[in-house]
Amino acid sequence: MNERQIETPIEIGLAAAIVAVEGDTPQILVARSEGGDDGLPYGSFDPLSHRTLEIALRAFVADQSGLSLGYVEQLYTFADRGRHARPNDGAPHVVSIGYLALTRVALKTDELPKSASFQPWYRFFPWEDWRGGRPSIVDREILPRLNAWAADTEGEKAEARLRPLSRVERLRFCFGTDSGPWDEEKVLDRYELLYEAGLVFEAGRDGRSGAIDAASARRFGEPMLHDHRRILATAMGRLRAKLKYRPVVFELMPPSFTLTALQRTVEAISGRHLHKQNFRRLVETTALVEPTGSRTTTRGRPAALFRFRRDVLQERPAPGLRVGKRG
Amino acid sequence: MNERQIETPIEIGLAAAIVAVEGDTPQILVARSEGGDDGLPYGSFDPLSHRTLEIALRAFVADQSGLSLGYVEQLYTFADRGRHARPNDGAPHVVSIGYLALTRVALKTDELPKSASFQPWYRFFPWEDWRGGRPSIVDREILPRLNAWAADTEGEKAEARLRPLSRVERLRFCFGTDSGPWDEEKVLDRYELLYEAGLVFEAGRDGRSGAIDAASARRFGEPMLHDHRRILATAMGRLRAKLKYRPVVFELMPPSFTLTALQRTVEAISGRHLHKQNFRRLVETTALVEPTGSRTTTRGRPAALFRFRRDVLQERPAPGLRVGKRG
DNA sequence: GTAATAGTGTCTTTCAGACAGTATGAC
DNA sequence: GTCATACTGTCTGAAAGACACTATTAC
Repeated sequence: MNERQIETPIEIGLAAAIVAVEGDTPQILVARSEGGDDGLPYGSFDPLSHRTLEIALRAFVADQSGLSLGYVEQLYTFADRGRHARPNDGAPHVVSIGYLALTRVALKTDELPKSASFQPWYRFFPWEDWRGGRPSIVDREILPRLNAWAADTEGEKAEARLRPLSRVERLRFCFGTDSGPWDEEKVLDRYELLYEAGLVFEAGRDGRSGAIDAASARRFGEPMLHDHRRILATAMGRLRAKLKYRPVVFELMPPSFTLTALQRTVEAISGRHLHKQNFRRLVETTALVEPTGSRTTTRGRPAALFRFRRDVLQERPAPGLRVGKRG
Repeated sequence: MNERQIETPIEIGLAAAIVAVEGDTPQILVARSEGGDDGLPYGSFDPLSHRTLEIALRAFVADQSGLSLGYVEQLYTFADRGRHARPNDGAPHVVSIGYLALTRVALKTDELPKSASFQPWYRFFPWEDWRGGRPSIVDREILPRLNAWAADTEGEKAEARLRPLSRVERLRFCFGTDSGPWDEEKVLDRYELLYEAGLVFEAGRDGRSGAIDAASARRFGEPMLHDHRRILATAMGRLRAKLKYRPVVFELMPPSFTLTALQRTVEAISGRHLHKQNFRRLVETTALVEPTGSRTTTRGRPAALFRFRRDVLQERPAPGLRVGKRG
C-alpha cells in the first residue's frame, strides 16, 4: 500500500507571517519586491542545509532581516497548482508552507534591509479591526457587494457541488449578518469569501471571473504577492484563537509591562474592545503574571509593572486569556 | 528578499490517519507492509496529476482502499532529515504531510485490500484510554520509568538549550502528575515524551541512545513505520480538540443515532467517561441534533433516534460539544 | 482645583457539574 | 413482577458579563 515515484521537480517554499505589536498596532514584516509589490518574507527549503523546516525558517529570516524569532508555529501547507507561476512555464512546482512567528522587536526599523519593513496588519485587512465598533467599511463597502454576490443564484449553482453552504449562509457565517455574532477568529473564511466574490485585488490578478476592477479592489485592503495575504489571514486567525488558550501574548510583550499595555496588545490582535475590569480579573485569576514591584511614571496615576510568570506553563493545563464576547 | 534554488530532489508524501468509530472502539486504517509492519496509508504527491494536496489524498485513498473520505483536515508537515531513509542513501528527501480523515464505514473490512485493515487506535496508545478510570499501564509501567528518566539530571543538561521546561516539569505537564489534571488533548506531547525517554519502540529503531530493548518497548503500544505513530498522535489530539468546537462527531455517526450512541462515540474518541445528564443537556442546548421521530427496538426502553441538524453550521459561530472535565 | 490614567467592589445571569429520581420497553 | 436501558428535574457553586465607583499622579 506504499508507493513512491517522482515526476515533477518540486520546490518547498517557506513563507513567514512575522508579527510584532507596537503600542496598539499589530505589525507584520513585509518584504517589498523589485516591482514594488508586498509579500511575506519567503525562502526555499534545502534539506541538505537544514535539518528541519523550522530551523530553515529561522535561518533564512535571520539571514534576510537580522531578526531572531521567538515563538514559531507551522500554519498550513499549500500546493495548489497555478500558485506562484503561470501554468506550463516549465518552472518547478512550488509547495509552500506558511508559518506564524512572534517577535518583540518591531522598533528597530532602521536595522532592517531596505526592502523589508513592519506594516500595520489592518492595512491588509481593514474589515478586521472592530476596536472602534463595527467598521464602516463592512456596512458601506463589503456587505452591499456581498449581498449582491449572494443574490446571484446562477453563480451559486456552479459551486454547489463543492460548497456545502449556500452563499447567503456563508455570508452569515463569516460576517454575522442578521444580528449574528462576529467571530474574530474567522479571518481566513472572510478573506476567502471576499476572494471568491471577486472583491479583493488578488481575485482579479488570478483571473477570476466576476472580479471587480483593480482600482476598486484596492479598497478591500492592500494586496500581497502570490497567496501571501491568505497565509497572513491564516496567521491572524490562528493567533487570535491561540491567545485564548496559550500564553502567547507574552511573546509580544517586553519583559515588564503594565496591565493596560497587556490589554491593549490583546485588543490589538483580536481586533476587539475588552472590558477593563473583566480583563484584569481574568489576568488575576489565571495567575499568568506577577508584579515586579516597580511602577511607571507617565502622566496620570502610575501603573504597576508586571512580568510573565513562567511557572504557569507547568501548572495549568491550557493557560491563556480566555477572553469571551467582550472580555 | 525572495530567493529560490533547487538542490536536492524532494518528494512530497501524504500520510492519512483515517478514523472510524465502531461501537465504542475508535479505529484507524492501517496498511501492513510486506515485512509485516504497520503504517498509515501513504502515497506520494504528483502535482501533475492532482491540482491540490487534498484531491491527491482523496484519490490515493480511494485508489488503494476503496474508501471515499468525508471530512479531511491537514495536520502538519514534517521534513526532519533522517526520516524514512537512512542518511546518504541517495534517495530523494521526503517531506511528509499528515492528514486526519473521518469516515463512517469501518465495517466493510472484507472489501478492503488484504494489506489494509481497521485497528483499534488504543492498541497504539494504550495509555490514552481513561474511560475505565486511570489506566493501570500509566501507574505500573509508564510513570515509574519516566520518573527514573526525569531523575537523570545528566541527560537533562544536554537538552536544556532546546527545551524550556525541565524533565520533571514536562512530565507534570503531560501526565498530570502531582494530582494535576489529565488533558486528553496532549496526545502528541505524551508520545514525544515517551519517545525522548526511549520507551517506545520507534526510539530504539531510530537509534536513540538510552532506548529500552525492543521487546519491552512493545508494552508501550504497537509501533508503526517511519513517524506514522507520531502523525497518528497528532491526529488523535486534533480530533479530541476539534470535537469541542466543531460538529465533527457527526461525520462518524450514521444518519440517525441515539443520544447514547453519540455519547459513546464522543467518549471513545476523547478517551474519557462523560456524565450522561450533562452530555444530554449539552446536546440539547447546542441544538446540534433533532429527533427523527422513530425509536430503536433493542432490549430495555427504546431510545429516540436523532439526526444532525445541518442548520447549526450557519447559526452558531463555533458549534461543537464543549465537553468539560467530565461532560 | 482639573485632566488623565490606574485600579477596585459587587450585582446578575449563565452554565458546568453533580445529585437522585421516573419512564418504557422485553421477558 | 424483574431486568435493562432511556430519560428528566433541580440544586450548587463558579465564572462571565456588566454596573459604577475610588485612587494617585502631573499640571
